[in-house]
Amino acid sequence: MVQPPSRKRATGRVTLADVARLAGVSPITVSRALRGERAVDPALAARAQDAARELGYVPDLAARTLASRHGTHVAVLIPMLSNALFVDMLEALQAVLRRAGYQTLIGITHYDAEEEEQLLREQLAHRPAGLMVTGLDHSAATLEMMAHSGVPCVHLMETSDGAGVYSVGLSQAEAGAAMTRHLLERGRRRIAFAAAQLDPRTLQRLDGWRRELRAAGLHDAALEWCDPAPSSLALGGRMFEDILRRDPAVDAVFFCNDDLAQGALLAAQRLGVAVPGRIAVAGFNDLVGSELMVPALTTVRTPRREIGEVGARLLLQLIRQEPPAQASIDLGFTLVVREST
Amino acid sequence: MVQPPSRKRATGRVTLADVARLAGVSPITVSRALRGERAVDPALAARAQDAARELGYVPDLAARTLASRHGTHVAVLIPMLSNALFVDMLEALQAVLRRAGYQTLIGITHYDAEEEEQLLREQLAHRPAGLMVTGLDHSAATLEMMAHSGVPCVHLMETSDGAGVYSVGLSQAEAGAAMTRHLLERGRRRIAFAAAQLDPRTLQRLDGWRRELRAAGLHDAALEWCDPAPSSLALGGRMFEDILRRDPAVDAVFFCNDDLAQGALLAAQRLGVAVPGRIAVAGFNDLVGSELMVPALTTVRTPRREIGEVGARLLLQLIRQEPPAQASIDLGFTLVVREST
DNA sequence: CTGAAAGCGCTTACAG
DNA sequence: CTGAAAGCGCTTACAG
Repeated sequence: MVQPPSRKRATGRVTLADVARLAGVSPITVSRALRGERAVDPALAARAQDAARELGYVPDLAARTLASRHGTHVAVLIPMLSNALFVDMLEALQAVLRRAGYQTLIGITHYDAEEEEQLLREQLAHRPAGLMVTGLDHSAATLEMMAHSGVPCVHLMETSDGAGVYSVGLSQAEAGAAMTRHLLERGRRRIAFAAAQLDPRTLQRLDGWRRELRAAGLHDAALEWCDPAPSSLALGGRMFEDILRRDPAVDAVFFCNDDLAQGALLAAQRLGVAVPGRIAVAGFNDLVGSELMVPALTTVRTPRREIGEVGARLLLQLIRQEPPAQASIDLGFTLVVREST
Repeated sequence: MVQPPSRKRATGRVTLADVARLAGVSPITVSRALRGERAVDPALAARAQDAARELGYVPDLAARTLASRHGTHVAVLIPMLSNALFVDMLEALQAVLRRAGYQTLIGITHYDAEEEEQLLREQLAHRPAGLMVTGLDHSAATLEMMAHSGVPCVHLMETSDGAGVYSVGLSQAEAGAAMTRHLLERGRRRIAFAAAQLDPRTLQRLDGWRRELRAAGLHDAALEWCDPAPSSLALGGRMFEDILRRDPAVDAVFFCNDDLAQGALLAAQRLGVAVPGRIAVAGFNDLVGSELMVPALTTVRTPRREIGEVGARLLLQLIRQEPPAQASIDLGFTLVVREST
């Protein structure tokens, strides 16, 4: 499969010039015909296309990028692939971009600002046509690179009010508040907030929870269970046990992500703790499996597929230099009440 | 954020020539110093590096790719991102490639041969330095493109015996057989095989199961529950219910993937079916959560992180034209017996 | 609607 | 160890 390094310069590839020769037109006409750019005489275009097909011509994207000064791909930066949330968003955005002829270059930041910075630098070196990043919170260097590059950028998952920043997402704080109100309405009085990872969006949910509990006069700092470790089923189970043991008066736990909440439900089952009888459990994001848990998990459904789609469409507009109707698009959320609260 | 289209040709980018001018050396010397290629006088190299840093120089990868005739990235083709198996493999392989200076271009085939073909075509147009694909089963056109491109390629997840095909994986049939033997040893007599997606690896597991049941004189075609729909928790629950209702004599179900088995466990709980008392449930892959289920799921652990790592290292060898010790690497599997069987 | 010229920013291959 | 020349394969900008 591995070829010996060729001694000569030529690559043996079929080039635009080869196609042009066979079609009997100039290379630039072939280029235009193949890209569907400008008006090309239909007869010539057909000849160019036939010749390209006959020779199995594949355009060299590196050459195209160099000549046109922008790639045919979009760089996307997300924190993790092991969170179904981002996978869903990614698949949706990729489908939209693909239909528009753009490929997707994925970078995983692992929630690390320095890694994000380095990834962005690498991705910018590829001259992407557009950029999609997760959230609004970035290091000064990252922000500077994004601005300096002149590459259009869409921020995903959150909503912004700053000028010149394009974003598609939802108000994480509002969503956190809505779940807290639901728990309050169910008569819960001592509602813990259990969080992992502690990324900006998690902290915004925490803010929403705080606001509602304070308004109800029920806030207590001891109710905040924040662990910077990555979110996981196992961690959720451990946090749940901890809370039960160290603060038995807690009658509800609002987990910042469904994987934690699912882990808690599994732990409850193993420990024989009645949910929601003894204690209510709520999650966030409505990840796969939450509706199948026993009891089925109450959660907040976040529209990540739509965020991906709408975000990709917004980016496409920016790439085409069409002014978008609005810079920040709030796609909202849905409270999904099931059996666990 | 969006820049107006510049009228002039120059991009305003800092180029190698700018760095060379500042450093007082030729561009080619800067190029060599920055890439660490060949011996460059340490003093000159330092000047070049300082100048590059001062100007914030970012090499144009499109130009580099065009000039050197191969990119600094590896194209990876996987079926799905919503299967944790592939995400784990991807993260592992990406970490290895990244350290070696290669970026990863991910393509999702959705288990569709035509989509795979088109993705490969697009990816090859980017001139990747290497290629990683899932499994050994590909359309004739895909195989032809891979061979014709001359790009080194590693096949993941399965083991091959064909010459010239590099692969890292495990024997899916052996693993399927091992789980079946375990169930037999536990005294189960009517062991169903429940599968979704029906991709090549699933069918190889099915073969292993068949072989063992036939050897035991216990095979029955009615025990094969194959559904081409995508694998999911919900589908696993439905299949489990179906099997219980339509073939009550079944005393064990071997699911081809853990998500199906987890769904079955959840359904069992909801239905009040005792596992493993009334019926045993086994899975495959040891996905996240399987050890936390109630009862904890018996499964086969597949070394997907190692597959990603070893696969990436093998590809790196091929890219550097070092002859690998062996073309096909079998990383094996582990039977993980827990509570559900 | 079509094309000749120039150039995108880098690296290869060669000579010294 | 260093560099001038040529070229990678395409598209832009201009002229017709």
